[in-house]
Amino acid sequence: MSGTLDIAGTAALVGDPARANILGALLDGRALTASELAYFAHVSPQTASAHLAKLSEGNLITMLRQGRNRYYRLASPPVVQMLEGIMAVAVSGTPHRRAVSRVDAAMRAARTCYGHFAGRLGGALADSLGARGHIVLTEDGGEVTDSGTIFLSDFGVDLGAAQRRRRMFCRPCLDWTERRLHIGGAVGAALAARCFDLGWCARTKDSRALKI
Amino acid sequence: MSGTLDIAGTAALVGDPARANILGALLDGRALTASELAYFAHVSPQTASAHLAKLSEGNLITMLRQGRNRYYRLASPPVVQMLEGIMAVAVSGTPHRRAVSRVDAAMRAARTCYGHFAGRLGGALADSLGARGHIVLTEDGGEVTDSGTIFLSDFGVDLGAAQRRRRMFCRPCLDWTERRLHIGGAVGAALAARCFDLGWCARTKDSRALKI
DNA sequence: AAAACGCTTCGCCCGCGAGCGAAGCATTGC
DNA sequence: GCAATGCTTCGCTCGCGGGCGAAGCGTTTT
Repeated sequence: MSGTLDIAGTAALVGDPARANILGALLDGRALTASELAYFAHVSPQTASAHLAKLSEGNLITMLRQGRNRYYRLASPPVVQMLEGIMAVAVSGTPHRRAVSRVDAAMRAARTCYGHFAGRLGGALADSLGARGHIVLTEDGGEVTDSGTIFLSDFGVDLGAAQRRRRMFCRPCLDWTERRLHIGGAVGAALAARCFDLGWCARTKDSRALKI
Repeated sequence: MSGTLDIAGTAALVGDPARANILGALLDGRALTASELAYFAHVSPQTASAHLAKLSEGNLITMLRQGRNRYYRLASPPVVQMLEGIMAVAVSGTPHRRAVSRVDAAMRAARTCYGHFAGRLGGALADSLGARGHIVLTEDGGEVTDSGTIFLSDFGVDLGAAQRRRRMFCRPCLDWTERRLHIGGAVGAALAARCFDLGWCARTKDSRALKI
């Protein structure tokens, strides 16, 4: 009201368990559907819908329609910062000194995408595969081309399980720190898993090695 | 519970209007009494007491008894960061682009003490006056010595209005960015007002000029 | 066209928690 | 000693808001 900043209102949006779960699920930058978020929040779809409406109203998240689904994602970097700030305080509650920094660091690391590569590596990887025509990545969705399917299969990535539905198993993911898209969804996760199997882990320059 | 960080719980602590007012009042780093905070929050003392208990329980604020008063202050820098993060989001709600950064900057400036000098200037000022024996500033409270009263009066600071009660009108203030005490309370405010009247405003080195 | 699906809106119930009056402890002052 | 002050605890009321069932709307599929 009266242009005055509503601290309590904004905080209250995060102050509900269901909404906190939703925001936590979105914290890695991915866009998730209303149903997925309902699952994360452990509430019914209609309840989740109400929460999502409030979060949208409060400009914490944005929505984009795509087919009969509606994808939600965090609205802006400041929102991520805010959530991190809250988490930093929430985690430093009871534990004694030492544990604080450790967990805090772990949480910050977790902010980058959980199952798939992010940051510089993720960006370079996406650019590399995109340049070779193996994947097509846009703001609204991603797709694996036929050549990409072959390439990934040869590389040892198991695409079978998640490939039942052609769309949506490859999703673009905008990393807030890098401000660029990288590969998310099932493909990204499978790709990352394969890389871990090969023992490549999170080296800085491993994107180069992928070109083999 | 179970060591899991309780994002919703922490956010909910800030999500109540009364508690948000309390935290906002403490945001400049000062320590305020329960009654003062009740006034800020526009609630009765017993209601404020309940809120303060919850905020303490959540490790957002700390309390120190002093006489029959109890002073509350924000518990740690992360709490300040969190509140700033929330404010940054709360302020960027409706306004269009341009207004955001302006208001945001203003709020960050306001984080330092409202009525009196803070930051480098405040620290230097406090050190200077303390070295001359004009004030005595400790963690628990401040006091203006007789020589300080004379000095400030000569300087043109009006101490009459706020001097009815000897104690508490001079209060130390720990600035989070500087991590050092500076002059707060009525004396600090009056001093700052006098400096503004003289047109000295917020120059970096004005503490030197005060030695005249 | 009809059915399936995803999501939202409507209506209602119900429990949590903020709020205050009154009373209970501390500490300070005369 | 008694009174005053500052804050907390207790007991209670009550309104807000989260929760889900049922129904409605738009899109996709066959």
